[in-house]
Formats: sequence, structure tokens, C-alpha cells
Amino acid sequence: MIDRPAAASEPLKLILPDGAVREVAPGTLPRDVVAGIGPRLLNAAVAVEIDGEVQDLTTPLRRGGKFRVLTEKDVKSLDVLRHSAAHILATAVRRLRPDAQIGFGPAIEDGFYYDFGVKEPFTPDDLAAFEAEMRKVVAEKFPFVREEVDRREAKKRFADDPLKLERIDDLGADEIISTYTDGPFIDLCRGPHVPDTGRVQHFALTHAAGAYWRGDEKRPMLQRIYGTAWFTKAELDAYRHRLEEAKRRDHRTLGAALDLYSTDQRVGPGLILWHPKGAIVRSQIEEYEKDLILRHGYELVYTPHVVSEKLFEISGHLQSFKENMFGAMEVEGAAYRPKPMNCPGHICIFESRQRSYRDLPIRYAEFGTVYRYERSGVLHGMLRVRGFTQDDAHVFCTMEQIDGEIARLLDLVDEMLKTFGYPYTVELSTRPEKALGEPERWTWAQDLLARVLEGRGQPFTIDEGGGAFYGPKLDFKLIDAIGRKWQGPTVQLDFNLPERFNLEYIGDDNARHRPFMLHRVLVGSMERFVGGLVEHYAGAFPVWLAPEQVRVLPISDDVREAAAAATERLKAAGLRASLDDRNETLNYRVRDGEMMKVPYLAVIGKREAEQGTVAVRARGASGKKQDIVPLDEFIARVVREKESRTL
RNA sequence: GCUGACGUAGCUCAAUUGGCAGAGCACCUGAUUUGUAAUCAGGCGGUUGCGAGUUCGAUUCUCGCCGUCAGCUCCA
Repeated sequence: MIDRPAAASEPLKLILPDGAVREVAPGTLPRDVVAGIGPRLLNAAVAVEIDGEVQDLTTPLRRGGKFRVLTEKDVKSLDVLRHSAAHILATAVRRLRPDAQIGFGPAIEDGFYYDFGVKEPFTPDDLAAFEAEMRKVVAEKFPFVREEVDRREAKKRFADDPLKLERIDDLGADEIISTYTDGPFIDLCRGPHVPDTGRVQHFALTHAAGAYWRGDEKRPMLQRIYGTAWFTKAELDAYRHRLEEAKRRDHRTLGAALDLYSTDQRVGPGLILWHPKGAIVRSQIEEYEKDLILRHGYELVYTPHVVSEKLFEISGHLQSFKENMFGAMEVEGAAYRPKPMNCPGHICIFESRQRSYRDLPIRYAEFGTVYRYERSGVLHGMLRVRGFTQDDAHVFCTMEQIDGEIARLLDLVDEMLKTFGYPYTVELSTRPEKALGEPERWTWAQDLLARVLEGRGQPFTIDEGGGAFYGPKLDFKLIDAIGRKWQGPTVQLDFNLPERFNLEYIGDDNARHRPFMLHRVLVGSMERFVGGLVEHYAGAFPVWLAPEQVRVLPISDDVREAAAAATERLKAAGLRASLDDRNETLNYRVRDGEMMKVPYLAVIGKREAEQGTVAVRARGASGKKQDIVPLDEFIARVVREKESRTL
């Protein structure tokens, strides 16, 4: 919402970044202000910012405040550029397909899209044609012209665009309705835009896909065209390079190449087969985590995979999670289901005897395999599957213990994420619209979480309304080696399940009290986490996780025995070592070892066999001089690296 | 689930307008005994995802199903 000026005659105060103040009449164009600062700045300007709000150079100034000129160097300018690129796309599509209905066309991360209502979906040829037409629109340098209109006029202008008419009806009475025109194309749009279409030079259309109108699957499906746009060719090239890098790291490709895991049509979609090498990675993580959580005061439990449906009636899953659950199977007249979550089982263990305040906090942990029905279209490699193992834990505690438990968790998470080399950010998700429990309790819990975070100097952002219906939560977002964000650990406060199960403990006052419950996962799903790790490390696991840590390569048959003995020595030291004595050249076997991303290749020739040494080639050390070291020393070095979990 | 694209040897990909299904790598055998990213030769390998249909003839065209991919919606 844009403030309308209270009194049109009062001058507006613009405070420039250097502290200088300019007074201008309301209605002055930012372009003129920028020109007044410097003509070269006007050339470089993309838009301006007033008190953090971006507007274009040709929108009359309505208010004063901190005034800043956005150039191509500002991150915020990219959104403006991409939004304009979306309009240019629509301009091109409308020229070639006048009957295409126009939907929304916003800027998104790395690019933009525009939704069109068309009878026939677009083909790759269409995209090429649209992109060529866009280049013409750019060459024509149409200015983006903003107009503010009243509702009647807006409806008149978009009389033939039902999607836009619907949007106009949704606009509040006090909202300004504006249109933007570039050459032949007019769009209902809030802006801002770059000055003219000629500013959008470096772009590409990437792909098309169906998208429901307004994200609602009950409404018609539109055709969405995605594109990317940048201010310089170098940035566009860098973006393409990033895509290639992501492709190179794809966990599905690497998983097959490194023989880690697979799926099989006969097993079913979204169900993972862990091969021996993948199982090593997974079990290393599990063993590490087991030690970690035992040190942090957890106790391990196991609960069944298939349980009576009645349990999920009590927990409420059958009511609120049913569409994500596998169907029931009948056993002796009773219905059973694969568990979609581990919490009800852990609660049953808590309830198995009467609990005293002296027992609390109780922390139950399980690597619990759960099954959830996911719609076929959402399945994705290891990252979105139908069966997965959570490193799940539930903490039962008193109200007074919560902040201590949260602090303990933050330590745990920090230690774990450092081990894997992930930087992370923290997000606090608050009360959603439909939530259980009194609002005061939510506020209390949210404040508590915020206080603990602040007390530790941990920066966090707030996701308003992003909490689960049963309680607020903390989400940790991992940042991987190429800057992408992944869902990491989560901690959720639960006001609901203790009520539903009527959980109690006896307090020091000899009265019954309801415990609080925390749900938390660290890696979340082993499947997703390992898939993510593969991409993070590009398949090159650190020694402690590597399925094969050392591969011994005898140069020729006469040192085969020495190499075999060295391999045994490595194994005896607890290392995962293998001997590659295949009848192939050394070059061939070195290449194979590199491609399998083995951390160390230990080459043994005549000299090494005689001296009891190995020629060590560290992964990726192509062209570098090899270290000739005594076998004992090499073993000690790799063991040290393994035990310290060096990255 | 919805929209679109795709599905050929273990993997990556070929196969004029419908006309005998092919290559590289991997695997096996032999030769070679190798000093840091592919030694040479030979061989094995296929109901072209599955099932119908059109046709003298289908990897190719049509329909259905299954799976994968890009998104939408949803999510660990």
C-alpha cells in the first residue's frame, strides 16, 4: 500500500546517502532528482529506493525519506530487471499468440516467470520463437510507462483478460491500481520497472511447465514460462556455470556412478535401496550421531514399524495426517498401518510407567523408519521419498526445563553441523492461522525460544505463521558448498500430543502435572541428508565417511604380494582399504580411483616394496608430486584423519 | 494427483520419410608387466519400459498402463 500525500503542497525531504537533504515538490519524478545529482548517475540508474521501498524513475514521488539510487550493482535492482524481463516475455508472447491470456509474471530467485492461459501448451520451438521476439522488443527500447487508474478504467483496459479482471476484484479499495505499458503491451502491475526494454540485455528462457492459476489445484492450469535475466553477460554465464556445477553434483547421477543407492521399479517409486557403499556412509553417520546424542543425554529406543491404527486415532494423525499415510492392512480384524511418525511410539514408552519430576527430562531417540504416501509427482531421488529413516527424538520435560533443553539442542546442532562442514541459519516459525492451544501459550513459547536464541547471540529470522499447528518451531537451514539452502535440523514445541495422550508426571508437590514435549530431528531423513551430502561434497566424501578410504595399487605383478600385505595392514588398522591388482596399466587404475573419489591411492612399486613405503596420491592431486612415506606413517596419518573427522 | 517432455545393452547415446537394432565405456577372454587420469585385440550383452491397435512390416504412428525428468501443489 502506498501512502497518499496528506497535503500535496508541502515539500518532500529526501535524505541522500551522504546525509545531504533535498527538498522537492510532491509529484516530482525520481528521474529528475537523479539527473540533478548527476547525469552519469541517471544513465546508471535502474530505480530508486525511498526508506527501503523500491520505485521506478518515472513514478511521481509521494513521500520523503532516505533516498538512494539503485544501479546495476544493487542486488535489489535484479528484481526490477527480472520483473521487466517478465513483461518483455509477455509482450513477445502476445505478439506471436494474441489469444494467450496473461496471468502473473513476477521476479523469482535467479530469474522470472510469466503464466499464460493458452489452449495448447508451449513447445520448445515456441520458447525459441518467444526468446527471439523478446530480443526484438529489447531492440525497440520501449519505455515502461506507468499509469494510475481507477477501478472502472482498469476493468475497461483488461476487459479481454479474465485473469486480470479477477486480480482487480481482489485489490483492496484503498490500493492504487496501476498499469505498465511497454510498446504494444499493457499489464496490470504494481511495478517497479527499468526505464525501458533496452535495459534488459542478458536473458534466456529456460523451460516451460504447467502451473495452477493462483497455485490452486482446483483451478485451471496455465502454462508457465521460466527465464533468467542478468545485468551483464558475465553474470549470465556465471549463472549457467552454476547450473552445470549443480548438475555435476546431482546426487542421483553420483549415487549411481559411485554405487551408493538406487531405486527399482519392482520395489516401487520413492523407496530406496542402499548399496553396500551407501550403507557405509549412512552407518558412519548413524554411529557418529549415536555417540553424539548419548553424550548429550539421550537414551535409545526402538518402536515397531507397523502399529495398530488405534494409536494414530489417539495421536490425531488419522485425522490430520491421513492423506500422507499408507493404507491400512487388516490383521485378525484389526487395522494396522506403517507409522508415518515416531512420536506416538515414544509417548507409549513414556507412559509405560508412572513418571516423577525426578525422571525429567526424558530424552528418547530412535533412528525410526517411517512411511508416508507422497503424490507421485513430488518424488525426487533421495530428497523426496516414501520411506525414510528419521533421526528422531522426543524430549519430555517440565515447563521450567524447556529453555535448558533448547539451549542443549542448540549445542548439539552446532556441533553436528560443524562436523559436516555446513554453515547454517536459524528460523523461528510462529503461530499459524489454524493452531491449537491458547494464543498466550504460543506467545510465551515463542518468546522463550527467541530469548534462548538471543541469550546465545544466535542470529535468527522469523517465519510469521510458519509453525506447526501444535506448536512453534526452530528450523535450521544448511548452506552447502555451492551456496544452496537445505532443510536441516528442526525443533518443535508440542502443546498437542501431551494433551491427547493425557501425559502426566508427579511433581514435587505430589500433584499431577502435564509434561511438555519437544520433537527434534538432526539430519531429518537419512535419505535426504545423504543425498544432500553427496551434492555438498560432490561425491568426494571426507575420509571418515568415504566408503573406500585407501586403494592400494601395485605397479606390476612382482610387487603384488607386498601390496596385498600393505592392504591387510591398512585393514588391520581399521581402515576401509582395497587392493586394485587388476591387469590394467597404472594410469588406468589411478584414473578409476580418482573417478570413484577414493581419498587416498597408495602406489607400490619395486622401490616402495623394498623400503616398506608407499607413494601416496591424495584425491584430486593430479600433476602434483607424490609423497613417498613409510607405510606406518601413512596409516597413522589416515587413521588420525578418520578419527578427527577432518573435512 | 495435474501439465509437458522423455523411456533403445549395466551406463552414456546413435538408428533417412515405418524396412535386418548400432557405437563408446563397463563386463568376460587373451596378449601386454605397466611409475600417477583410459595399452591392444577378440568376445558376451536387446521381446527397443509393459500391453493393445494401425500396417505386408513398428524403436519409429495411435491408445492405455508403469517409470523418470522439469514444474505446480505438498513436504523430512
